[in-house]
Amino acid sequence: MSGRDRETRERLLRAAERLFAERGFRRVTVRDICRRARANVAAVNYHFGSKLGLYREVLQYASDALRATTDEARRAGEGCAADEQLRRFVHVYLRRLLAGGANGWIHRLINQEMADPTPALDTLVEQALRPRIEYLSRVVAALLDCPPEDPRVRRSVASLQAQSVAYLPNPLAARLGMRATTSPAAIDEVARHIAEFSLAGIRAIGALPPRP
Amino acid sequence: MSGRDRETRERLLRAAERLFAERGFRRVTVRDICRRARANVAAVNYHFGSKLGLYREVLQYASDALRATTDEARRAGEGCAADEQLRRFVHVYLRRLLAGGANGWIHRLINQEMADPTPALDTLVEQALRPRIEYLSRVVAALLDCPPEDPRVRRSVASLQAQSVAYLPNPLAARLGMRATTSPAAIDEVARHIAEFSLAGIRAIGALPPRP
DNA sequence: ACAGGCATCAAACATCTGTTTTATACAAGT
DNA sequence: ACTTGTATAAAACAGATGTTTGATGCCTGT
Repeated sequence: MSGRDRETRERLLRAAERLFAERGFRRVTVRDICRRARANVAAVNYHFGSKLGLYREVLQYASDALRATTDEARRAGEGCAADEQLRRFVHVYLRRLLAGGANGWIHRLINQEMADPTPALDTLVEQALRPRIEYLSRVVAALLDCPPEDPRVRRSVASLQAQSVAYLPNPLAARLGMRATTSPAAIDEVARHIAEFSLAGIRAIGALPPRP
Repeated sequence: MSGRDRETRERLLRAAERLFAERGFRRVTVRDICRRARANVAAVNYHFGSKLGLYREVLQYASDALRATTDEARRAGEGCAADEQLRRFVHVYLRRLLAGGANGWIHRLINQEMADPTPALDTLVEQALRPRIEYLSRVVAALLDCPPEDPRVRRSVASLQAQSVAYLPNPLAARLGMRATTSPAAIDEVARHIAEFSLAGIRAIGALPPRP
């Protein structure tokens, strides 16, 4: 295997990461990727078998990164009380979610896959999403002092997750005149909002009478 | 104009509503619509000029319905305190959002348009989404006792909106083993969760020191 | 030096999709 | 009865898109 082949293979991966993260699997064409990677149209099929093969490889990388994010967030909260664990989880997650740097594409890609799934969703769910949700459920269950299977836990985790992804730049927010959250200071503020908002929410849910 | 033409026009609209709401504009083909409506492939272009023309007509109807939902929610809270206004807003919205009846497609369609916009997004934003957000902002601003332009208001409204749409049936939730929220009792419970969770969150945000 | 394997490329292919065309059938008005 | 306008139908068209093909050139091992 020569050096040149690896090169265009890498170029294809770099181009695919950005494009898939921006527009999702369906709205990116093989020709888009090859144009950006300065490669021939046949290159994708040669190196990855198919467009989906290339996508799977890119998504696998992102899935591993999401797992790493979860693990980092978990470590950041080790030994803390549950409310502090939640704060740090949100903080770590949002910093990675909204970061514009070299790894900024990773969580955008995962969000695209969740919004408009491909056959590759299942492995993503099992490898990265489910562990993440299970950890979050344990933290919330500790706050509510109830088993993780309690419907109030499920709903609170849903509230948490939904709030986080709402801050990804999207056309609707742009149309409503909101500017993207990218600076570290703004990200910290949003993380604080979500954490404190949700902590208070969870406590209120825990104090609620079971059924009015 | 004979009676028969109006008939297939209506059939096309009925078919388009369901399909667009299920899969969004891009993932529905003209042939899908015509097959379901038992009409010829050329029927869409004949009656509506183009696929986008048909979509615009369907979306306009949905946009009007969303406005009506906002107005109903507003009326439901008239004369109440701000926290009760928020509770009723969430309740009315979720009942319409998750209702499986003949109008169940409406809010699903709007969600599709927000997730994957078409050229028709702008009118939807101006006619239905902006009034809705402005009302919600006023309610939240009253709770926080601050002007509606305060960033804490914007973020709280985002939290509220994000939580609500999270309960639409989606492939990810299905993959995670959550069953859809469709029964009136379950909808009421979710609405209560979102309202109480968010009210506590908003109060906590209001009590927070401006910058730590 | 040469033969084999491999990456690259231009072109073509097959399919899908929105749209247009052309012809036909039917209803209404004169 | 004849003309006219309109809805429907089958077919074709044009462009996009994922994939395949066959040729070409380059590197490597012998």
